[in-house]
Amino acid sequence: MLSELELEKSPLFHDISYQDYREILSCFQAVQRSFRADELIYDFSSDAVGVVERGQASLIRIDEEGVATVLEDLGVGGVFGKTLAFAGSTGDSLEVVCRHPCDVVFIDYAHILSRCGNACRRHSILVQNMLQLMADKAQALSRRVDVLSRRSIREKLMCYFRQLSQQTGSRTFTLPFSLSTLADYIATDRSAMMRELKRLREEGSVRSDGRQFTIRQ
Amino acid sequence: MLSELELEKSPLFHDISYQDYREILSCFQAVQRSFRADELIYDFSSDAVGVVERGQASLIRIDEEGVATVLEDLGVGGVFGKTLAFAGSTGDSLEVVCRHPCDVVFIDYAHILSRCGNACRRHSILVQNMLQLMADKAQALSRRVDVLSRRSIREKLMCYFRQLSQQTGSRTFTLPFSLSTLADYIATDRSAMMRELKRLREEGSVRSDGRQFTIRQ
DNA sequence: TCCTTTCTGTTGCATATCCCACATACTCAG
DNA sequence: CTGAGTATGTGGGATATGCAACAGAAAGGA
Repeated sequence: MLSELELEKSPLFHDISYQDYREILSCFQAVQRSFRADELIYDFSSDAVGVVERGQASLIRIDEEGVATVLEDLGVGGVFGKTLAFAGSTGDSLEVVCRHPCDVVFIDYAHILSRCGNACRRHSILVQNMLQLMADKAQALSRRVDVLSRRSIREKLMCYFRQLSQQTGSRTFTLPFSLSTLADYIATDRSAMMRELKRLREEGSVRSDGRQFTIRQ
Repeated sequence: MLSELELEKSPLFHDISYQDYREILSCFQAVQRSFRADELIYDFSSDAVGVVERGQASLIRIDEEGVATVLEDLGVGGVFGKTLAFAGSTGDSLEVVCRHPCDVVFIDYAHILSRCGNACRRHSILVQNMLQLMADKAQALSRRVDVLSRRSIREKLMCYFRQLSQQTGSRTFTLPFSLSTLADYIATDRSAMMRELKRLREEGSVRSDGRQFTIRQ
């Protein structure tokens, strides 16, 4: 259960009073839980939708050989759930794991979609907040597709850098994760990416110091 | 304007009476238009959200050199809009073009999100339908990311095939587009993909006849 | 503090992938 | 039917990418 202060910052319960918030939790049979780093948050076995209210988590895929790949980075406002991601198209399994200590709200997907008999105002606002979160998610996924659909490592990197640059509104920005994870994110070999990064630096397309990058132009 | 019969099949106006539908169109200042093949549907200059009610369209990216890439395939129920896709992260432009004759509804995004003063029931249902469509979209994008995040052409192909197989519930299925477009979809060179396809056929992993494929196992 | 683990940076080598080029088959409009 | 345009199928040669392996730097826990 969130405190009144935390509620203010909640993306899912935005614009909802503390009293309504508590009633929603019971009406929707919503569950709120906290997690520590590396804990398993969700294994795609239930129909619940999860929303990250605080902290950071990652959606990862584990293939038959046990190799893990980061599919999504879930920050505050990140949503996940069986109905939102591919229903395990292959033999490999999906997991949401905690990176930094998390608060997560779980709501049964059917409850959100089914029209509430008492047509409560709360329901309507919650659905709208949910819609906003879904729109954000679709946007994030679209950006990812944009990057991944590039043909070379160089193009993928530059595409991603330009996205970050645009998001921060500055030619200088900081990666949200490590370089190793970046290689995962753009789905390439880490060493090959490092090589390409060096070339980009040498020819002056980017400057970098640790995780801080500056792109030219 | 849809006929009563067409309305039944509409994903956005699902469960909405014909009278409500007409009132919504005016209340939300929604616009409905029809398009012929190859016509430009949307150029991402307005804040409207579009929903494909009938026909088929494609979201394409055109880079600086004028090379077009299919980013998304929009069938019935497909949603698109500036607020849903990357806001032109790079210098290249985005377009939604008509493939097969289309009916499209445009609604201003702000109208959907802003809480209607009269708190009409219509509004609430529309938002819920929109939420469903957004969930579908996120799922489609997730599938695409799943494919694109594979490291080799072979893996991308098999991943995509397994998805189709699972969607149709059969080991035999038909590609929704041409092999050339498939190469685009999985973001690889067409000739390289053909070569890999040949190998997969030779070793018996897949059988194919035209656009119809059957995967083993 | 030390110790363990992860991240960063780099290289040689094998090869999967890209790019170009060509030939045939197919589709559709006139 | 005929031609234009597009899709399919194949191959050779160049190279970008993946893989394995290593070492130092940085981070985090005991």
